[in-house]
Amino acid sequence: MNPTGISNSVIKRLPRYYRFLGELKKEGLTRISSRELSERMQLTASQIRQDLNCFGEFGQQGYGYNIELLQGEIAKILGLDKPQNAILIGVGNLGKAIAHYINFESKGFHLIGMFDAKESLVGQMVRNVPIRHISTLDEFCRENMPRAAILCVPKDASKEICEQLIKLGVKGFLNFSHYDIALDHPSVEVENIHFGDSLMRLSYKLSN
Amino acid sequence: MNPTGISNSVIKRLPRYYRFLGELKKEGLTRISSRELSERMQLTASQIRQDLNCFGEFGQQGYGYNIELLQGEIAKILGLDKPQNAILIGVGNLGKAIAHYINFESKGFHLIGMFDAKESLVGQMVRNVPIRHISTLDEFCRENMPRAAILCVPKDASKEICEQLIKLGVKGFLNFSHYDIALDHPSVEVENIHFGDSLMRLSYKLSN
DNA sequence: AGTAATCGTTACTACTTTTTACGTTTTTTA
DNA sequence: TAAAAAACGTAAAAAGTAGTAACGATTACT
Repeated sequence: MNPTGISNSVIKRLPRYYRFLGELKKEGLTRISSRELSERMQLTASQIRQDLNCFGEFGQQGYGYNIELLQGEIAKILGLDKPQNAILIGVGNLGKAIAHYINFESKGFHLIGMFDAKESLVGQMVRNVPIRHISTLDEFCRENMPRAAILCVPKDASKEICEQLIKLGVKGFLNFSHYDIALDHPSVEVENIHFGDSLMRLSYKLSN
Repeated sequence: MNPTGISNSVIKRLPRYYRFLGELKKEGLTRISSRELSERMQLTASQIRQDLNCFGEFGQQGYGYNIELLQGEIAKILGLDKPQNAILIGVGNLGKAIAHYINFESKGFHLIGMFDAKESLVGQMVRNVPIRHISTLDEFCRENMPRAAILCVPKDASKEICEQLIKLGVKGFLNFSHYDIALDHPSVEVENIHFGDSLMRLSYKLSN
């Protein structure tokens, strides 16, 4: 159980619920029972009911859940209805791909700036967001107060930049670097994505 | 506990041990005790000893662990010493960035081919690996027998391609799509990376 | 030779997650 | 309209997992 009183396993499942409900909506359905949803998602019906019950009463006895309404509630729970400003640090191959590939708007964030140390990148636009020089980070943050940062810089640079960002008020990181932000800064929210570790685990599973 | 008898929490920690040992080596150290390592990694010494003990006896009483040797053993456990052939499907922004960004060789894989449906990409080289047309996938796989696939295609396409690949002998996936491979194909090994879900969870944490 | 350090391993404790079960409400059907 | 079926919300039980502590055995150091 984490500070909010909701267990991490529940939180992990939330985006998946959100996605599945989106698909049901696309199929033109309007209502679904926990049992039907459980069959589609390969979970138990009671787990779904219990998960949702952490946040409120969104269903109706004898009827089930209204899909549109439930998805909206989950969107609210996830905070998708109130996008927060985010910046991306490190516009190399990965950073650029992330910026191109991910639709931040539909996932609770609004990308307002990208930063890199490489002069030649400065001024380029990615999805209408300009790349700025890392030396302008302080000024930019004081003016725009980004709440989250997507960290796509090499490990050596991450610790320093990370601390700078935290001082500037950044509260959350999507961390692609191998620097352990959460250990050094327990008050900050972090989601790690480590391709390398995932690959090694896959290698392990394929070797045993 | 999974089929191999080793708990997932242990497996999750292995790549991190591997990385930390690499750093210690870089620092010029040759030996370390579980207590010292535990301080660096912010775990308990007994957890480290217990984790390693799942795979063998790599330390020595009164001495500790030889860093080089231990890292080598973990590399073996992870299968990094025997790289497996892998292909990458979907060379859009993300796929291309992954190919550029990730050093597959040091993570247990050898990237032998990339595939896309877009004719204009065919023939391009990324890190000395050519992009081929998706229509040549069958032939290529029968000749080269890739063991793993990195799936960077949109959700709609993933189910079909995935089933094709499994028929062709692919045993493991690094899955960036939202298709639930593991549910439909329990015998296949999957590591999921869902940026969108990670972002939504970050949004949740920042909103509560 | 004695003391300190440190591993391997077992047993324990605590925690987390999931499932079951049931009362209540709503919908459907006869 | 009344009874039966469907389905939720929720509390309590069960199952499963993970982490910690403790200790004998071995090695290194003084």
